[in-house]
Amino acid sequence: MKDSRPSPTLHDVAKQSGFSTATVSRCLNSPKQVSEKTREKVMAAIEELGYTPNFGARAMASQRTNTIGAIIPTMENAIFARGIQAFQEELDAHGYTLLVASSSYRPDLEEQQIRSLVARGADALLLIGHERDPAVYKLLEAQNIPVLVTWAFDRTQSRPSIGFDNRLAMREMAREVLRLGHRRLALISADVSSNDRAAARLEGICEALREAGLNEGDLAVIETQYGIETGAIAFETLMRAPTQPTVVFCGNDVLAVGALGQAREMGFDVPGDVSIVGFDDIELAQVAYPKLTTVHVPHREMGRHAARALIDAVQTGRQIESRELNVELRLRDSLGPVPKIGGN
Amino acid sequence: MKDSRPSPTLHDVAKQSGFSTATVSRCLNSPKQVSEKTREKVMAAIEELGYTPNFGARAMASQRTNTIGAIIPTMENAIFARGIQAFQEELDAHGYTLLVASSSYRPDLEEQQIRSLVARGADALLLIGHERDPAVYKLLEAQNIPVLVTWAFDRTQSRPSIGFDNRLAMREMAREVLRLGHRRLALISADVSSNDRAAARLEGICEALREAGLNEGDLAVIETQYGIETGAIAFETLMRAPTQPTVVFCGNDVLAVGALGQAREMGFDVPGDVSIVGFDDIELAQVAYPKLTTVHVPHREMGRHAARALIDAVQTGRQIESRELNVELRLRDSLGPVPKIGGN
DNA sequence: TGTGATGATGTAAGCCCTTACATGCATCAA
DNA sequence: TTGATGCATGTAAGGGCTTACATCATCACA
Repeated sequence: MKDSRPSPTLHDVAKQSGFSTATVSRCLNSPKQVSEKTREKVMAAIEELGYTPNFGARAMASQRTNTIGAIIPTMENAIFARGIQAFQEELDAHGYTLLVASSSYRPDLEEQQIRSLVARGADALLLIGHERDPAVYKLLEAQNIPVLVTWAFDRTQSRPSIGFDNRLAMREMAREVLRLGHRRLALISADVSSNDRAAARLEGICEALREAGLNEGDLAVIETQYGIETGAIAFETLMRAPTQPTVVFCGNDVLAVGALGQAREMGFDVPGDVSIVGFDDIELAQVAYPKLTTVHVPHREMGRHAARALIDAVQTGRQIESRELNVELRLRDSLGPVPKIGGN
Repeated sequence: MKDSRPSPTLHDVAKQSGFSTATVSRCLNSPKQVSEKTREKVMAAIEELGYTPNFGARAMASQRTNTIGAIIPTMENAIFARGIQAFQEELDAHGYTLLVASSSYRPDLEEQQIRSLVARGADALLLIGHERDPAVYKLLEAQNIPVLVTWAFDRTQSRPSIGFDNRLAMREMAREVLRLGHRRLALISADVSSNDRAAARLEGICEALREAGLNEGDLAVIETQYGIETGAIAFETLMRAPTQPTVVFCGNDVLAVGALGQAREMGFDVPGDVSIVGFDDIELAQVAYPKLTTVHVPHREMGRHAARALIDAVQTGRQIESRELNVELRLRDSLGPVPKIGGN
């Protein structure tokens, strides 16, 4: 019901200061066009009334918002935090504002968020991963909104993306693991059907397996949500299975840290009894005990590039150029050679 | 430059479907008022054109946004993540949308974000901690926007808040620490002058110290930013000082995990050589090694209550009632009795 | 057949801004 | 003195939507 002494408008400021709304508007948007005296008076009036311009009206009148939207799967863990932070900083530096929404890894929610951001006038959008309903892309195209996919790079996709090749990255890790003699592998992954990055990582492992002449069936896979707790549970399941793996790949570092904790809980030595590897190299990976072997992703760099690309697209109207970022294995302590005496 | 085939408007949908804009609008906002046949045609037109209502225009015309804003200090660590997530879920359930911004712990940025959210039409605002320029509160009041402070509860403040008493919580922890015989204490904290929660926690320790007849000077304090890495650095500084502490309080769990990692790095046994305690009890605390003794904060509960309170305020126009939440010590493994043989 | 109620739809005002264009005024060169 | 110039300011249109009010067709009932 909100009784609303309504908030002051441009009009109020104009009356209060004795100028026209145009002049007041100019004070805010192009101060150089206004004489200093006038500006002072207007500013005083603004201050006094506690005036804040109405974003919607402004957007409507000027046809731009200087706002860029991003939809990330979750804010609950650190996976996206650093990249988004860098993204935001870069946007800020160029006078743009970031609007974030999180989709909880649910495509339907994501679509809703996309619509919402578009409705709010986002000049451009940052999305995670390629996979989504084509209708969404069509909508965005119809609205002429530049879109950039990140956290993934896939040369088979035509859409612009800035990121890394999840498949190749994980394949490299898998090769290293196989080189160390591991043959009983397991993976704790996000739901592969709704997460193209997870699917690509799985595929990377399978490829390495095939290269080594091994059977894909040798890879035990558990799909679960991302979380420390869920990582722990999945790890326990894996280790209680009749055939224990000697190495557990984790879809990301958060899962890996959960697995690590559970290993300790169950009395397994890592990497003595079982190796655990992660993906992302978030801060956590280095303070985990033992330090986590993982795939380093240049989050901040990705965020920065993404911001620049999107701003450029908004300002010039040109197509965004895709860009692949390099990823590196960080061999730390949680991965070791295959244990001499198999469990089970 | 954005060449812009402009996005379809209500008007376009009206033309396409052969009805008036009013009818189309009604289809969207109160479908019951429209005959089924009409609705179907209109919906088809909407689908075909890929129409999405313009949020700004809608907000302007209807004078409400069903949007609630929140400004948190950072998204980079998990401290606020869980509470905000719960906040968001509860808002969603009531048909409200959350707009989040992060201030990087900088008051000037926070003020800017507040203005931005207000301009975007936020019906209400969630803020962290009481302390900020009175002018900000005045502005919000002038705009008639309900504000709720969280992550803090301070009965000396008149403003509504839902949270816990940071001072009492930390005092309790400090009492426990003192009970265990520790006398050389240290604290790794956020900047006390710009963070009222941090200040309150420090004050809590000091109070316990005084109760025990000890000197406040016995507490070594390092102020730093929140981060795993910064926690590690601060811990190292502390342990390299001429007088080593036997226990290190950390302003939050993130700092504590950093300290824990650094302790391991430096070869200290925790809690054999030195104890470390945190604050917040984020997921991380339980997988850290050793498990972190910390103060448990009911993040999700706080988020939920905050959402309900704010929605209620928006809908009824009534004042929000403050509410204090309980906090508990979680005694785990990282805190032990004072070591027999003091260092140095 | 006329009357009134009911329900579906249309008309148009107004929400708050920006900006193209118009106006007014001081200044300055000729 | 006059006309041209340039700066400061004002006027008013229009951007996309909601909604109070007006209109109109239909139908039940007397």
